[in-house]
Amino acid sequence: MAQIKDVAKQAGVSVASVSRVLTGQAKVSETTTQRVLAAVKALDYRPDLAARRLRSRRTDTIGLIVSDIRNPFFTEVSRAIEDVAYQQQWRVILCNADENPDKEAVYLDLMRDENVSGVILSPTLSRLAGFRPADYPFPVVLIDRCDRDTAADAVVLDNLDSAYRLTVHLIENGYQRIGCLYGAVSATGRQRQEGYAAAMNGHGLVPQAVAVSATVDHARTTAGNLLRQEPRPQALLASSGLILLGVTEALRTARLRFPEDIALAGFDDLPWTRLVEPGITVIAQPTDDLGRAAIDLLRQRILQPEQAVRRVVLRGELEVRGSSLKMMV
Amino acid sequence: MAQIKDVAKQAGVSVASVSRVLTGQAKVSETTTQRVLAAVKALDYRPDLAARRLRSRRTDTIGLIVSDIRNPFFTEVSRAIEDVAYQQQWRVILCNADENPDKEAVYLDLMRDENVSGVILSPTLSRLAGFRPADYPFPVVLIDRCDRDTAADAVVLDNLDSAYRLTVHLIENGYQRIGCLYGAVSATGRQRQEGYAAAMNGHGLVPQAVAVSATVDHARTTAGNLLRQEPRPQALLASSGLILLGVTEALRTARLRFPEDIALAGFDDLPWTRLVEPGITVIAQPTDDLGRAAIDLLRQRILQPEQAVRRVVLRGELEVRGSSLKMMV
DNA sequence: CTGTTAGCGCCTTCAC
DNA sequence: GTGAAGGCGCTAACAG
Repeated sequence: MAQIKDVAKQAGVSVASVSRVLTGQAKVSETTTQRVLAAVKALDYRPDLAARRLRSRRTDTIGLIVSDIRNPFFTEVSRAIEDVAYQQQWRVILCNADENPDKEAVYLDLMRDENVSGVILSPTLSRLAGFRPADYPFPVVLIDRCDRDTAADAVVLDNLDSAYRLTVHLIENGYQRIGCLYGAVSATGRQRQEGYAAAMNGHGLVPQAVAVSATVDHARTTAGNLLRQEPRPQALLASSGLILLGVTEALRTARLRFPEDIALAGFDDLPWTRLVEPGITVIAQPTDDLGRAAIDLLRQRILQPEQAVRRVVLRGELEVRGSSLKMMV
Repeated sequence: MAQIKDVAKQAGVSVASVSRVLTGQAKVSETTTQRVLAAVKALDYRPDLAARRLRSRRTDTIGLIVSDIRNPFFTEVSRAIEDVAYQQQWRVILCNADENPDKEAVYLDLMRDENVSGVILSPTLSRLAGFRPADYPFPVVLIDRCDRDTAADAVVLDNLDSAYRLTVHLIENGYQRIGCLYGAVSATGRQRQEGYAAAMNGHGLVPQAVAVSATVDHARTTAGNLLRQEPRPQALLASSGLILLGVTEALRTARLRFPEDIALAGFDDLPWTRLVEPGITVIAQPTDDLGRAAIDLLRQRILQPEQAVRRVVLRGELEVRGSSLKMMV
């Protein structure tokens, strides 16, 4: 394995010049640059990253801690983030906290050990409470989850507004007894529930929201119970793709058709939502934009640690499908 | 930030002893161990990984290069791999090649730069051709994709057998004109097509297989064309979850019901396959086992670089659902 | 079992 | 714009 001194010898320059050319940190003459690059090529030299990181105290690595990698929403976001990160020569260490605060803590510790340049995090509820970037030895950008008063860079959906619009859409189509299943483990689920409740109250309707644990299984059983109530809800709203999946399964089990027997709407524009006849009305999240915005915030925070905290709020798009068709009277 | 010499001073021992306690590489007396651990705790000392890696020439990091992270199959496998890897104190660098050989090459280069302990790779077709582990400066374990004669550690499904069994299942239920859409970009798709063709030929039927590019969009249009043929196929078989999704969408568009108008079967037991009435018959892949087996092979290969090449073949499980019910006559 | 010491390969001052 | 030299923080070899 060639080393920097081999390159220097081959190019007839000092190791310092080789280093300068390769890091681009200082001015080097055109001729030395060319000779160094030629030598690098000839020897197939690759800088030793461990040595470089030890000496420079920089890793150009970011941590990405998602709450649940099996949630397609996070898969999409991860993909976008990694794409952009690698393009700008950053490494990504991906960790899956599985909605488990302990795992989350372990991974954040690990990020410190790795001396990452920054972290993109979708926090668990407990961590978000009183979250302060200053508590971490690296810049942090939150994604997907963020409280109104969280003083940290963040990229989130307009959760409350989106849920409000989705609920109003159901109301305008004639539904009144609208139930809501929301993920209680995340700030996001709670905000969507708020939006739902605001819309219901604003229209003189009584909100009936049930908290679930954001797993398909739990959503399914909870929805099953809800469906056995009298009178049965005329419509159901699910605060995430995973919950929507559970609810849809429960409707199948109960042999209820939508929208005839019960209307349905939810979050996350997953492929299967247009597959299930007659299609499910959802709020589509701009996952690509979300990922790109997160990287962008992080990059700027790294460059200017003292700049003002920023929040990017992305608008969810209402995708109307058959599951929320105007109610028959 | 405390350093190892601070710990040594605090504990009243040498830096070597601290190092030995922390790495567990050599015998240390109980008393020194305790004093070191106490000092570590008191100072909240964390070893500098860059320094450790430079000195020890080990990174305890593995690379995971998947061909398409949006494919839920790979998401599941990744999750399993990361879970086990972090448990045994390995870092994981996840890369998404997007079925693009160029990206794949870049990432493999990156793995070399990172000096990873090993790589788990689901190779593109072109890389798999003539693949030799010796061409790489690190141990490699292949997942999901592997040719009959590939001389490398690998964990794969019994693709040919699974497809064979799935096809026979359709035949036994009375279907004869069975079409197959398979992913041509991967060895896996081709093997499944082989299994399908073997079953068809073995029963005196004419295989009709169409290659697609393993994207939902392409599968949808191709399936659409297939459905307009005369006579229309009595059943369709899709070689992956993504293709199955496209085919199912095409059936919806064509207003064809299954199994009445056409039967359907495919690979990957994704949540939505039981949601779409009356459920879709699939081969379920044991993604967790696959991930665990891959880590296991890699660990053993790292420990014993010269051991014989091993291949783990996992059996796919046939999940019979309504989409392949016995054909009406 | 423990301490001393010499690097791991590179970047970065400091002189020129 | 360039070169010489000194560490970055740690582990591993060697001696005791």
